[in-house]
Amino acid sequence: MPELPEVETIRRQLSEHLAGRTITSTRVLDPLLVDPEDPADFARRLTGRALREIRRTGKYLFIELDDGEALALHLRMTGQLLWTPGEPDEPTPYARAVLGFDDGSMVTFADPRRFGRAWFLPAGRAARSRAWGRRTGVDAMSPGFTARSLGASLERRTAAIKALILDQRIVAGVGNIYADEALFRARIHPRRPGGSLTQAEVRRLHRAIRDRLRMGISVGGASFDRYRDAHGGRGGMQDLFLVHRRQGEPCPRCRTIIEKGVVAQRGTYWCPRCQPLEAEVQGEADVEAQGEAEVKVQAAC
DNA sequence: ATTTTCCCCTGCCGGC
DNA sequence: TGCCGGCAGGGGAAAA
Repeated sequence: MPELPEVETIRRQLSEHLAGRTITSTRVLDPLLVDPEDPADFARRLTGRALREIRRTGKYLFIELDDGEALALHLRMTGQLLWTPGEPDEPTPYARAVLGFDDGSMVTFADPRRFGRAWFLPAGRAARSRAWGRRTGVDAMSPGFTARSLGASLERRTAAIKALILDQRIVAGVGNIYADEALFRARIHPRRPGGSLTQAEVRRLHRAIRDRLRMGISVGGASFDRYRDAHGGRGGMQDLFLVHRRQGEPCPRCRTIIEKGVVAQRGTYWCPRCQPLEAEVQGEADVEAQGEAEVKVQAAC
């Protein structure tokens, strides 16, 4: 469920509370959470350790420990990390693990679908990159993610552009929501072959990905369903969706009815007029007109 | 190497 | 009301 903006929101909140804290207790309630070790060993290695900082790459959180080791977390579809100043008033539904800290505060990993995972990472960059370098590419909000690097990754690829920007090795952090929203902003049909994008389209897409993710972060993520931040609060991005989950409604830019289909095995939403399947040769005048229309849409919101 | 399919889990919603 | 199929913001393994 949580994509880059949701994970970043949680990271910031947990950082506020946990910087410099020490883990005083570790309870693993669901052994499936811990991969690949046994829960008792996992708990033993964490308990008593001081936290340095909490980092994020793509949708992974890395809680750095005092000696260079780290706790890695991935929330997958329905995972939540809930911070409470003390013991929760009532048992947290679907709790899978609970960390206690030296100030009495706690963090509960709750997750009804149980897809989320936690890993204890050994110290050392080599070990770290062995485990993660293959799977996760450049973070979408880092300076290393550029239009040029994106274009290089798309060259000669035949898969749908949406499948490619969902590939965490190409760009880390984009999920189903922000993929739809970014492709709409860039006026690119989600089924276009990645290698068919023009340079201008790649630049638009890069800019659109950054733009939508930044907006998602600024409003605390999208909470149309289960996502909650570390305080149990909701984000506001669901009210700013342009096409995602809006099939049958008018496109905010041209009023054509938004369509829904399946691309890359995921529910996908797009405007059939603004996002044509054929690469579009459009003049500067059209681009300007589009910019103005978007300004109006923003103002309406 | 790349692309596609299947699978992991549980909850929820709409249709019959 | 109750059952059933389909779908859900994730990603990894295996197959094509």
